[in-house]
Amino acid sequence: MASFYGSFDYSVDAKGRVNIPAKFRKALSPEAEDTFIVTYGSENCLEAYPKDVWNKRIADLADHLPRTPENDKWLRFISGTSADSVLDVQGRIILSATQMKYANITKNVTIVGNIKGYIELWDSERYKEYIGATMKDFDTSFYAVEDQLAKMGQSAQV
Amino acid sequence: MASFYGSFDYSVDAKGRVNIPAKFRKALSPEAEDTFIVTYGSENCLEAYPKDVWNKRIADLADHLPRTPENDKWLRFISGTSADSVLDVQGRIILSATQMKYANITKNVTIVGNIKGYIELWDSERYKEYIGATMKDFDTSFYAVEDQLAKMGQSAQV
DNA sequence: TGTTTTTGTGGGTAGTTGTGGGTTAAAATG
DNA sequence: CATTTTAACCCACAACTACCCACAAAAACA
Repeated sequence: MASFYGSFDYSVDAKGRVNIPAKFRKALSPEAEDTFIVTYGSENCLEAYPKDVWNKRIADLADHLPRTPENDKWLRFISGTSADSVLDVQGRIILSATQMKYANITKNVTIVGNIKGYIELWDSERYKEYIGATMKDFDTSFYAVEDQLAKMGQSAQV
Repeated sequence: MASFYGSFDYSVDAKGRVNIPAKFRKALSPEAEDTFIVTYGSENCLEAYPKDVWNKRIADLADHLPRTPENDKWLRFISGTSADSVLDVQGRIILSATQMKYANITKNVTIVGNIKGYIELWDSERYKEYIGATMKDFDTSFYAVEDQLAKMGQSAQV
């Protein structure tokens, strides 16, 4: 699985097109077929999964997620709000008006790589604020995470 | 099995015809023979199964569902209220007056894809309310699902 | 530093998609 | 059997989208 690092700023044009960082495009596996599935993420950001990563995730959901009303509701929600988008020749994907509204995206988008193999799309202004706020608590969360890792035991430490 | 993603808005005309999203039509397998079986779904929505998916479902029901009075009742009900509809040249299916009444459909329909291989038909207004209500609990259920996946073990973690 | 290649952004156009209506064939009704 | 109603099929058109090309800015290279 490919990991994505870093954050990059782009603009959305009138047609809802957003460029995907060349670095990320190069990291895509052939099985991704130049396709991303865009879905709602936490903190009102959008998540975009390479197709292969998404399929694996779906398979896990189908196999392991117990059938409860809550989980069914969740699946229905995700199905209805996600959209697959193929990269155009220039390496862009398309965001729907609904998705842009959800993430408060108007003009500028910050694309953030995630170690777990997907990328996040934020309204640039919102991301700046978010990362600024997170920065303040950095030392606290840093040791909090290290502490959890230590408790997990050996294999968790890289 | 093909998964369907996203939601799309259409209108029903005087003859009860509803367009099926081109995206979904393209995702149909040849075995579906351009036919959908429309049946009652939960939350007063309608479900439409591609013929091949429906047949598989029926086979599973026949094979695995125990014969109890309740199940018989259910099967009888489903048999009687379902209807198959073939796509016309423009890619539309027909809804009966009864079906439209069940789902409170009058003019505008939202067609919602489902990962499990079928699609849902909602009255647009009702869907908007439903999805709005679900949205409120989004972050909560987001982490609830991730939590379950993590606990399920290894393969669930991308 | 000058030159070439890659990357990000914008816009035009042809083909596809969604919507409506008309016409003919089949079924239901009296 | 005649008449009315219903449903299937076909065609037409407006709106939209995917695809294409163009160009400027940035990066890589010599």
